[in-house]
Amino acid sequence: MRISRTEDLRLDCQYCPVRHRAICAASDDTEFATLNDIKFYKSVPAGQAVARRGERLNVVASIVSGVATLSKTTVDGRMQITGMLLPSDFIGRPGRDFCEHDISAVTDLTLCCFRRRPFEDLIERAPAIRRRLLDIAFDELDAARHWMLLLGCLTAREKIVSFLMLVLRRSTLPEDVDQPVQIDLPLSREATASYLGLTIETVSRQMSRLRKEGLIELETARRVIIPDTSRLEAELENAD
Amino acid sequence: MRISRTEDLRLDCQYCPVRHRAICAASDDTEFATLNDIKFYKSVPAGQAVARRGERLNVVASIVSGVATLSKTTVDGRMQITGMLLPSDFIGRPGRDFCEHDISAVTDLTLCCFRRRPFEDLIERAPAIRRRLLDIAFDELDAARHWMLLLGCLTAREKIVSFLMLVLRRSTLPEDVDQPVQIDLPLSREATASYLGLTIETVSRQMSRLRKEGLIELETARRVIIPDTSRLEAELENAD
DNA sequence: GGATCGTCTTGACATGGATCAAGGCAGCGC
DNA sequence: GCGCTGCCTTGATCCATGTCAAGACGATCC
Repeated sequence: MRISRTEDLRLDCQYCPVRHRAICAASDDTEFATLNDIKFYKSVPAGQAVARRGERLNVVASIVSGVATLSKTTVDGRMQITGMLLPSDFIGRPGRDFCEHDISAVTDLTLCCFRRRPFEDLIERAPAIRRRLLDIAFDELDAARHWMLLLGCLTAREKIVSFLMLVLRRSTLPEDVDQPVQIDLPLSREATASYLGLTIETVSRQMSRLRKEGLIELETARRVIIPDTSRLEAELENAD
Repeated sequence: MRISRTEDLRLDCQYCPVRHRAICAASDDTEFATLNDIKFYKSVPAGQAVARRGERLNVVASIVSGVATLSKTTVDGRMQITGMLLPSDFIGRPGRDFCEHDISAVTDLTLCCFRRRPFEDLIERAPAIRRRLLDIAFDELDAARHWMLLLGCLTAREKIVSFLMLVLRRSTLPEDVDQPVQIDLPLSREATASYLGLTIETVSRQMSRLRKEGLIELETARRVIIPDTSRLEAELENAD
């Protein structure tokens, strides 16, 4: 990741949209002030790599806005997306100076970055940040293992429904639970396929099938309306 | 996990076989003495559950000897093993009082346990243990994501070879690299299948096929001889 | 409007791995 | 030894999903 401080919009953390969910969430005033002080923003345009596997990575960051993916690729080109990163998610690993994954910006991305060394020093002194980091790591671990269940055991249909429910959960939910909900899929069919361990054609077919069965409506390929959330969720009664 | 201190074999940590790899690995003398002081051992016989998903879990532990699995099961009985735990591996999650997985003893197990609360207090005061814990969490996360690549992209054959190589890496290796190596598979065919997202029959067939091709020999179903490690590894040239 | 390009959908067909079924083998108790 | 039990292997068949191919749709540019 080539971090330049060119765009030095030093937005105050106080107004940050991920203030209460990101690595800084549990910080007290002092820690928070320090973070505010050493952070810098970085924009990455859609489609561009944030970092590549094996590359040096001397920052850690929170996603402020946009969507990114973590992925691994075999030498003959098969790709697995191992994580979908949404606002408030954390990127990078303290204590490790190279990158284990390809990290790609799916949409335009705003990152809240910290140079790794100062951040590593900080977590020694800042118990709330440190605890939050440990919690994030274990949460990610649980999520990754849960995804292993999906990849290893679920049918294509169940995978698609799980994905829709995941996007639903992480969307800003409207007031009324029993109203039709509209969600925008953050990933293309290709990325979705890779995330779910399927092919693009299977994703497309299963989406069409859910549409024909009235479980979803497709306003466009990427915009899904779920007329009845509970009915869709019921599709997972055997899985999960 | 029902922890009783009945068997109070307070083996000194100094002689512990996982002393230099487990959570205690990087501790200085003071931290180490504290760990030694609050630890207690627990045996779990093969086949028994260490903890069940959703259950309260008020200890964390290191595996001293034996093999355990982490797994998740769908309501209709499909199971995915999400982790194979070998000596020095860590069990439990500080800051979380219930268990996210089924944890099962595959063989007789010796655990080095710490009650969770005192351990949580300790990591606030003991920087080396805390750093080691964070490192363990991130290592597990990398491993889990790597396994996602296996589950999502690899063929049955590649999965089996990956598994064999994994066991090989974690075995106590003999001196000479180019000699035939003998490994004992820690998991039954059934558990292996679940770990790899396959069926027991497919595992069996692929093992037989590797045998027929001379890549492995099967002394028994669970004891594998690898005549030429590099030739087996070459099977993964496209994967991984 | 028409051409172009990327993304998505759909259809026809192929196949890897699942499923179903039978039997082998090793350990153990009697 | 003999029968039982659990685990593993092998064969026959099936099917969910992959592969290959064609075309639809929508955005963008002229």
